[in-house]
Order: sequence, then C-alpha cells, then structure tokens
Amino acid sequence: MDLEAVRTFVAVADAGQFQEAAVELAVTQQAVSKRIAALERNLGVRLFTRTPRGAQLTIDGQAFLPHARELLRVADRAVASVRAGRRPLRVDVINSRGAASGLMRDFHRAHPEIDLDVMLLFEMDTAVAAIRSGALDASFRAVGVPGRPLPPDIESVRVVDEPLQLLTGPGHALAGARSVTVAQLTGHRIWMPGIVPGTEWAAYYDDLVAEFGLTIEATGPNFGSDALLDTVADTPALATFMGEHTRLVWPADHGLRRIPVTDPTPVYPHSLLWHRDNPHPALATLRAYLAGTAADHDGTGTWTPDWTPHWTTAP
Amino acid sequence: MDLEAVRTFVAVADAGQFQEAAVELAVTQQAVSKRIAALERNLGVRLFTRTPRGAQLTIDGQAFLPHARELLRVADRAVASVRAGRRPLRVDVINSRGAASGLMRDFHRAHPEIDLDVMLLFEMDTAVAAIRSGALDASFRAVGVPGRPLPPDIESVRVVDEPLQLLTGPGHALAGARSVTVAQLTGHRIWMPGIVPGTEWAAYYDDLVAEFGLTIEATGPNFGSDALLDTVADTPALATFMGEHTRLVWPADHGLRRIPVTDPTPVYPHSLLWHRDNPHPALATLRAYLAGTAADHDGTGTWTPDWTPHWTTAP
DNA sequence: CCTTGCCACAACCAAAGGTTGTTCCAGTAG
DNA sequence: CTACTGGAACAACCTTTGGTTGTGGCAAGG
Repeated sequence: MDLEAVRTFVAVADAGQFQEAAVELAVTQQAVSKRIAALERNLGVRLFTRTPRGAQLTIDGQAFLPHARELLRVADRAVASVRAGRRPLRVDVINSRGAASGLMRDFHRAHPEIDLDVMLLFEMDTAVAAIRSGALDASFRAVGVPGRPLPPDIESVRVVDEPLQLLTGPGHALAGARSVTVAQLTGHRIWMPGIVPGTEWAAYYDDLVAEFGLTIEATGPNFGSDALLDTVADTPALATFMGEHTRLVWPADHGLRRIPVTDPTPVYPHSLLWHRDNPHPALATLRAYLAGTAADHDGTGTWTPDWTPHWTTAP
Repeated sequence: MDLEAVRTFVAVADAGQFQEAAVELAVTQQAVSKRIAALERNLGVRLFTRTPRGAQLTIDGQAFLPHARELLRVADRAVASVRAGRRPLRVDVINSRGAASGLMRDFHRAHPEIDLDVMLLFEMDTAVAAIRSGALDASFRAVGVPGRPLPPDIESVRVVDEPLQLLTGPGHALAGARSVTVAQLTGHRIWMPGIVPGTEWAAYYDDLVAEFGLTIEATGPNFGSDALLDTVADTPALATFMGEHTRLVWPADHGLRRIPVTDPTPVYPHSLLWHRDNPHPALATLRAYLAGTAADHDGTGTWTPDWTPHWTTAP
C-alpha cells in the first residue's frame, strides 16, 4: 500500500472525477488513472465505477474511504511528531502507570487542543541531555539527589507528592490492616526488583531504608510489573511499595491489598524539569496547569529525603 | 512518506539493529539502511544513532515510534475493510444521527470484538442491490412501501420504532408545551427540506399528511441539518420533525425545544435488511442482538403507515 | 593487534511510476 | 444521423526510485 495512492484515492473521491483530482495533485490524469488502478489491484477490489462523466465510488470504495482518510490523518500526525519548530509537546513520564502519567492524562483532558507526545525515558541523564538539546520539552523526575546537581539551564519545580502504599497478597500478615505505620514494617520483607542502582529512585529508597531501618530487597531480575504482582499475590511473606496513583491492570480476584502507610507517610516527590529557554508555547500551559493542581499541598505527616527540593508558593 | 519505510523503521526499532530487521523483512541490510536514510531525509530528523553494535532510537525516533505503529495498524485496518471473505461487517444506517446509528453504537459497545464498517447509503435501491451482490451485509430501512416489494432473497425484520418529536425554536407557539397531540399540529407549518421524492421516508411522511391533515413543506433546497436547525431556531412560525433518538450537535443556548407528540405518537419503523444466504458470522450476532433490544415493544398509542410490516415475536 | 559484528558508500540493474500521444466511449447538440 | 465534447484507458517512452552485490570503516573484545 502506497500512501500517495491513498491520497490520490481520497482526492478522486472528493472531486468525483480523475481529471480534477489530477489537477489538485499536480499530476496528469493518466498518472491518477495508473495510481488508482494499482491501488485497486493491490486491494483486489474495484474502488470506482468509471463513467464518461466522472468516477463514482463503489460500495467497497465507500467502505474504504473513511479508513483512507484516517490513514492520512495518522500519517500527518506522525510527520508532525518530529516536525522541527511546531511539533507536539514532548513530556517524559518515566513509566506509563505512575502519578506523572495520570497528571498528563488529566492535562490532556483539560487541554485537548494541545498535541502531546508522552514518552518513557528510563535514565535521568538521558532526559536531562534531551531537554538541554531541545529534543524533549519536559520530564517528571525526583530531583536534588546528592552529587547529581541539575545543570543551571534546567529549571524544576516540585509538582506532586505521591504517597507510597504497601502492596500485599491476601495471605500477608498485614493484609487485613486498614493502614500500617512505618514502624510496623520493620522486619517484613519488602521486594522491589525494579530498582536500578544509580537512579534517583534508588537514592530515594536508600534513604528510606537508612532512615527507618526497613528491609528492602532489590535482588533478582526484574521480569516486569506483571511478574512482580504475581509473586507478591502468591507469597505471604512478601510485600512491595507502590505509588498511590499507580494504576494496576490486574484481575480483581487475585486479592491484592493496597495499604496506606502512616507515621510518617513516605511520599515520592515528582518535579517537573524543563529548559530555561524552551520556547514551546504549550510548556507554559503545562506549567500553569501543574501549578494549579499542586495548590493544595500539605506536608504534615509525610516523609521525603533531606535532599528533595522545598515546595515553593506559586507566584 | 512511504509505508514500507515506516514498516522498516518499526522492525529496526524492535530488532535493535539493521541486520536482524533486514532478515525479518527479507531484504538486504543495505536496503534497510537506504530505507531508513530516506525516511530520515524526508522527516528531516535522525531516527537512530548507529553504533558498531546496532542501532538505537533517538528521542525523535522514540517520539515517532508510537505514531509509526499506529500508522501500520490503521493501514492494516484499511486493507481489511475491503478484504474479500473476512472483512468487517458492513451495515448501512442511512444517516449518521438516526436511531439506527445509535443502535450500531450500542452494538459495538456490546461486541467490541466485532469489526464494523458503518456506511451511509442514500438510496434504498442501492442498498438492496449491494446486499444482493454481497458488498453490503445489512441495512436499516423502512420497508413495505407499496409498489416497491423486497426481492425474495432479501429478508427483513422490524427492529426499532423511533418516535417522532416536534423540534421548534424558542419563539414557536408550541415551544412551551410539554407535549402536543397530532391534532394540535394542524395549521402549523412543519418544514422538512430533506425529503426526497421516491424514497421510503417520503412515502412515510406522505401517509402521515394524508392521515392527519398536517402541513408538511418539503420545499427549498436542503442545505444540511445545520442550516435546518438554524432556521427552525430563528423562525417562530416554523417547526420540524426529528427522531427521538436523533442526536443533535448544537449549542445549548439556541433554545431548541424537543416536544413529544401524542394521540397518536408517529413512530418511524426501522427494519433490518439482509441477504438470505449471507454467511458473515457477525451478521447472526447482530440479528440476535437486535432481537434482544427489540423485546420490549408496545405499539399502543403509536401510528405507523398501513404498509409497515408487523412486529414478529422472536423465536 | 587482529578479529568480529554491524553499518555506510559505490556501482549496477530492474522495475515502478511519471509523461506525452492516442483511442475509446457515452451523452449531447446540430 | 452525425459530429462534438468531456472523461478515462491504453501504449510507448523515459526518468527515478529502490533493490542487489561488493567493499570499506569503525568500535568493542579477545
């Protein structure tokens, strides 16, 4: 299938005849005739009935037409996604099920007119480099990790604190609790196979362990969140941490429990990062939106590492 | 943009290297290299960073990738829409805002696994011919019009009665009524510029006029339903009929009123038409679904023309 | 330092896809 | 009845695209 042929097909369908479509496309009528013939040959159906006064869509052609239009739309969007200058706003949300992802969904609902490309960049260094190069517009990250200062041309603002919850299977000792304190977690095995040394979230959990003496195991290969949930559901002695806003796609009958943690509640601090000189108009809209959602912040009873940036009052 | 190049791009992104992608696509590595280079040249961005151990997506490449996948998906669906044998179920709903269209939306929600192509065929003759030729699987129509019998190989069953409502602007004499009787409508001008002589709905309205002595004007060119609604909203002396299930896309503040009609309520009878020998598996599902929705039928207090087929009890 | 694995470049060739010129066909006017 | 008009298909030709084979460059690893 050739997109040029599809474009020709739509032009002929709109014009009602080959000649006019040919003028529109700036080719000869014979070229249009050839393109349509080739498309019909590839698809194995006749798309137009040719008459001496033009071309009329067959039933097959009518069925194909909306798909053809959609195809051209999607192609245009694809090209636009990498068009220099006026491309969609590119925002990195680390992973597709976290709080940042939810924020971007809400932002999209609030501003459906803004074209977005949500991306998943694993490494913070990559994200920062991409922001500095202009290839990325913004990233949600935890910033302030000791020894890894942000370059001066990168600005950041803390936008959402995500409370961590304990996730257990039905057989876990704490499965029945409506909430647990951090002190109650000492001695329980908490398994987080996704943690990669050197990342900002590794630093976060290192601090959490150091502060409260928890037992967090990052051992074993990470087979993905499905495997993690599977294991947690089936292993009574195992639990894991999970962001409060993290969406699980999981059959309800596995009996996984989400248990709030208190005294204090560990919260994961998400900041928005962007380049000082980024001119993308939608970036300002996003920042304004996030400033609005973050207005009702109250840090009482929560914990974050020392190195996390302070909340600032919106101007 | 060339779909083959996009396909190649996705293959390379998945494989992580040109060579493996080349094997998958059954071409040489050099061909893959050329295709990617051409795609990059067309888009104006670099999609991969080439290393001696493979190819890695750039940020632009990562942004482009989901659009590329979507493009291939849509292309596949487009091809499938005209594929002989296992193409989607094609159902004609006459116009996109009527009761039949709503039924098909509900059917799609109930059976999202069934691929559908909803079509809009103006003429009944066209629809019947298409059904007989196998190019169309089903059509919603009012059947039984005198002098235009269905061919014996076309089966039909009445599936939904759509009550007609009076649509008026805020200044109309009946605008404040909670409901009106057919008798109250005599003398009021009812404007239906969409009616085309010779169609089954023209026959319906002819019978309606003959039965109750209404004043229905079909004069003037039809500039589309937007223009119709515009005129009705602004003209106190004008009203029109509209199906109860017809969805209006209209700013709420224009003050259009939908007023139920009683004593009796004129209902427009939609039947499903299909070919006796049509083997499409989804057609049976659709018929079963419609038989289910039509179960709660009660014709008391309604009117349809004499020639409309009777409701049959589902087997 | 050499081997290995992978990608880019060059030369070549077949085929796709464009152009011009022409034919065919069905309404329509004379 | 015939000639004309407008529109699509066919034929011949040519350019350009996109494939192949052959070769060179480059970084990682033994």
